[in-house]
Amino acid sequence: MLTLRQMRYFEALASARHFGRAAQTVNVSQPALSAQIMEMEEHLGTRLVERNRSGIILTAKGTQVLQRIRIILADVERLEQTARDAEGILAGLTRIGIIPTVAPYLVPQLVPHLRGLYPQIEIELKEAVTDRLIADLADGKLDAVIAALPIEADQLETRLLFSDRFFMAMAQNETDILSSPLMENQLDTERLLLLEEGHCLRDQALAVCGSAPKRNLVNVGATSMATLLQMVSHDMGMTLIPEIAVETEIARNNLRIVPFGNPAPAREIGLVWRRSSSRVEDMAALADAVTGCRRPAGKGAELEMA
Amino acid sequence: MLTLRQMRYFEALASARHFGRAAQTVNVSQPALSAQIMEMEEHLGTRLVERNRSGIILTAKGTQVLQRIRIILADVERLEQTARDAEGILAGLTRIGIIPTVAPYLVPQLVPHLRGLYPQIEIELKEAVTDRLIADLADGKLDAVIAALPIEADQLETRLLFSDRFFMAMAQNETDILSSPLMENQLDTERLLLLEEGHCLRDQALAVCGSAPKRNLVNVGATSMATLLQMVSHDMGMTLIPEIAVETEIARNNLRIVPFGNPAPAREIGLVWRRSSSRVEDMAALADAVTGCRRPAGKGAELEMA
DNA sequence: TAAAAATACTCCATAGGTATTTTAT
DNA sequence: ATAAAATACCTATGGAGTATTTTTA
Repeated sequence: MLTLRQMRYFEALASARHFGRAAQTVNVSQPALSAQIMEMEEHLGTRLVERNRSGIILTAKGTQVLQRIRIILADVERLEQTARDAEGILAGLTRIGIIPTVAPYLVPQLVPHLRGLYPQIEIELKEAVTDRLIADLADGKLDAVIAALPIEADQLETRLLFSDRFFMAMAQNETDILSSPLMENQLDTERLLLLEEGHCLRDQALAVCGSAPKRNLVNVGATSMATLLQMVSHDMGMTLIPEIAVETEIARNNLRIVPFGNPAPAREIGLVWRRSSSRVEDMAALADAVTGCRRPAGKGAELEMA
Repeated sequence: MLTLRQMRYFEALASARHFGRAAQTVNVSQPALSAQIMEMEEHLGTRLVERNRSGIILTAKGTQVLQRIRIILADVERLEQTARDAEGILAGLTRIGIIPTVAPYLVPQLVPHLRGLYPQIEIELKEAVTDRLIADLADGKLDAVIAALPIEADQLETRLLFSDRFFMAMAQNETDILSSPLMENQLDTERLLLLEEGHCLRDQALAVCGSAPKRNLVNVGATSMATLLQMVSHDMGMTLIPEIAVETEIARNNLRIVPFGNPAPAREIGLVWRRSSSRVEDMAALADAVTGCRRPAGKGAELEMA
C-alpha cells in the first residue's frame, strides 16, 4: 500500500539527489529512507531512481511519479491548512430552513443582519413546510430550521425565538364583524380561507377558530400568505395572519387587520437543530441574530388600521 | 501526521455514513476505523463527523475535507496507474546528445526512422561538443550520447555504431595534390583548415595530418563542417571531412573529395550511456536504429568526384 | 580504498483485533 | 432495551535505529 510517508521520502530524495542527505532532511536514518524507497519501487513495480556512487538520478518513471507526488503532497498540505483554518462563529456554510409563513417576512431582515455581524457567513436557505424541513434537518441536509413550535422529534434541540400573535385579515368593506377586538370561536368559519395541507399555520388557524369548516368558500388551499391575502382583499373571505406578516401585507388595498381580544392567540417561532451537531455557539448566534433583527413588536391595538 | 490510510477510512465513513459498515468496506474492525477517524480529527483539530445513534453526518469541515480527500485519493490512484503502465522499448522521453560533426548528417535520417519504429518515442536532442555532452550525460540531463570514441569516463557504457572514414576536401582547382589516393603525413599542414577548439574532429584532423600546423591560413577555427567546407570551396585551404558528411556537402561548388590510401584513417562513432541507467534495452534499440537508418557506406573510390 | 547504499538485527510505536463499556434513543 | 460508537487491553506489523556488509568508482 502506497503511503504519504513514502511520497515524502521520495520527494526529499529527488530534491537531495542523495540518500544520506535526503534522510537528514526528513530526519530519519539512511536505511530507513532506503527501505521506504525500495518498498515504494517494489509496490509500484518500477525502478524510480538510478543509484550511483555519487548521488542518484531519477528514471523517466521516477520523473513522472515525482510530478504527481508533488501535486499530491501540495494537496495534502492544503487539506491540512483548510482543516485547521479556525472557523469563527457562523463562519462557513450554514444551511437554514424556514417555513413559508415566516420566510418572506424574516429573510429580508435576517440575511443582511447576519452578513453584517458575521462577514464570513455563507447562507443556504430552504423554504418548505415543517415536516420537510425537519426531515432534511435530521438527514443533515440542513443545519437549522426556523419553524413554529412545538417540534416533537427528540434528537433535536429547540430555542424559542419569538411569539407571533395572530390577527384576522378581512376586506375593508367586511360587514360581518363590526366590533374589535374579536373573540375566538366567534368567527364565521365558513368564510375562513386556509393555506394548503401541510402548512402549520393552517392547523393553527383551525385551532384558533374552533373547528374545521364544513365547507369552505374556496376548497383549494392557498400556497402562500400572499395568495391568501390577495383572496381576502378580493372579498373572498377572511384569514388568520401572523404579526410578522402584517407590516408587509398591510400595504394591500381593501385590507383590514383586526386583533383578537386577550389573551391574544399566537404561535411560537423557534430555532431547531440537531443535538449532535455540536454547533451550539453557531445556533446561539443565529438565534440572537433573529431576535436582534426584528424591530420591537408593535402593540396589537396599533394594528387596527383603515 | 496525516496518512492515506486515514483518508481512505474517512472516505469510506463518509460514503457508508456508519462506522460499522464503513469498517466492513475497508476490511477492518469498527474500533480500528474509529481510532483512525478520531486520530484524524485530533490531528486536524476539528470535528469531522457528527455521531448519531443511526449513522453519521459530516460537519461543514468534514464536507470540505471530504472533497479534498476524494481528489487526493483519485490522484494517488492515477499515480499508481501511471507507475504501473509498462513502458515499452523507447516509449517515453529519451534525451540524446550528438556531436556537431555528426548531428546534421545523422539526425534527418535517424529521427524519422525512430518515429517509424517506436511511435511512442519522445526525443529531445542536444548538439554540443563531446565534453559538454558527457557532462550532461553524467548529470542525468541526457540519456544517451552519440560521439566519437573513445570515451574515457568509466561509469559509462559504450557501443560502437559505425566507422566513419576520413576524406580530404579541397577546391576543384587545387593543384598541390595531383594524385589520389592521398598518403597521410604528406599534406601541407599549413593549408589545413580546422574546427574551433573542443571539437573532436579538430584533434582527429591534426592526428591524421601529422602535427599541429605552425601557422594556419585561418587562425580562428570554424564552428561547423558547413562553414569549413564553405571556406574550402573559396580556396582558403583544405580540410578533413568525415564520410558521413560527404553526401550532403559534396553538393557544394568547387569541391573535390579525395580519399586516403589504405588503411583509410577513420573515426569510430559510438553510443554512450550511464551504466546505472538500466535502460539497456532502450540503448540497444537506439543503437540498432542508428545503424539501421544509414545506407550502406559507399566505397572510397566512388567518392573521387569532379 | 572510500563513499554510499543495502542488509541484518533489534526495538518500539502504532495499527488492529476482541471483549467490554458507555451513550443515546 | 438496544444499537452504535468508544474504551480497554493485548497482539502483531512495520517503521526506525545501529552496526555491518556489499558495491562500485
